[in-house]
Amino acid sequence: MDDDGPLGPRELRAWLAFLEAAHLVEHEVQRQLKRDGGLSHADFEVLLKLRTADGRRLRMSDLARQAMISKSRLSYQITQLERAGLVRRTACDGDRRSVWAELTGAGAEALARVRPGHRRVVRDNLITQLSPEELDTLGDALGRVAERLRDA
Amino acid sequence: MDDDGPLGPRELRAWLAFLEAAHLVEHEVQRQLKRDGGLSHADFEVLLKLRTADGRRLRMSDLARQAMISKSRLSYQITQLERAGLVRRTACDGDRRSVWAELTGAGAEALARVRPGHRRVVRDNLITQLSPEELDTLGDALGRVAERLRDA
DNA sequence: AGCAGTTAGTTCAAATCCAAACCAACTACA
DNA sequence: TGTAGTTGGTTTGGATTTGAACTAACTGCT
Repeated sequence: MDDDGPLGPRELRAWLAFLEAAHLVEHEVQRQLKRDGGLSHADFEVLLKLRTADGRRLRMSDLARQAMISKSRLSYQITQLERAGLVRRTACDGDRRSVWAELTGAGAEALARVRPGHRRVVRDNLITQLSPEELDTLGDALGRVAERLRDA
Repeated sequence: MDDDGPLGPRELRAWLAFLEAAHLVEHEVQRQLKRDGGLSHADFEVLLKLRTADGRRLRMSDLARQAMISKSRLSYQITQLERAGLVRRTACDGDRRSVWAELTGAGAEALARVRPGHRRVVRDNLITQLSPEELDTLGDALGRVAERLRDA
């Protein structure tokens, strides 16, 4: 199975399904977040990470790592979110290079406003389409795939 | 299972794994295509669709639909690919609004050059990480997810 | 023929994204 | 100290993406 030829039919089917599902689900998620709160998916992930972080704040580079986005992109994002009042930059004493990105009250509200719809999109388009067994298999299998790439 | 509250732990696990795996695999795919052939993933998909199309050509709007990209984006893409000599625009007699996007020889070559590496990325990062059962389950489950969204 | 409504594709301005260059602050170590 | 190397973040310029406006061509109907 580690040959170099084209993918077999089962392999191809799985790959195409994965690719297409990822694409289409992502599209739905984006649409809902934009519609209900004017947020990009990246914005949403950033706010989410901050909300569950200790003190509702993270240093820029940790945030970038967790949200899987580049430093320069995060810098831009945070500027936009700051402009919208959803996030605040704070100096980090102890390391004057570092900057805290901190969730504001308005940021938490924006998140709360958007979240029910977000859950609904995830549930309607993914979760409820899968049997409980499939759900677990998906979690196992893709969890491994993600973990391996994350650590690399 | 169709309630409105937060996702359960199994559901959350599956969703996060799906999201992260999609993100990371996409990243690897992009990296390889860029490195080996200077192509974006969207470029690659476009060339691929054309290669298997009848007469190695498709009308712009059909191509956009199949490759899951917007009309304006495709228009830009094709201009770039045309500039690189990989694709050619041709008038479509029978409907003077329509335009054929047609794969050139150079386009087919570019595709051939990039493809082994692409297969390798897909295999190494996804296929070989899954058991045969998981592979089929993934194909079934995500195939349904994709089909449903595609038809909507 | 003439007109309203669609459809195919492009173009435009504004928003976003990326990679590389950059600056400042830290660390290690001679 | 001092100085080389690393790390955290921003900036910059160019490429890409988006959505809305636009043009041209087709269709159906009267």
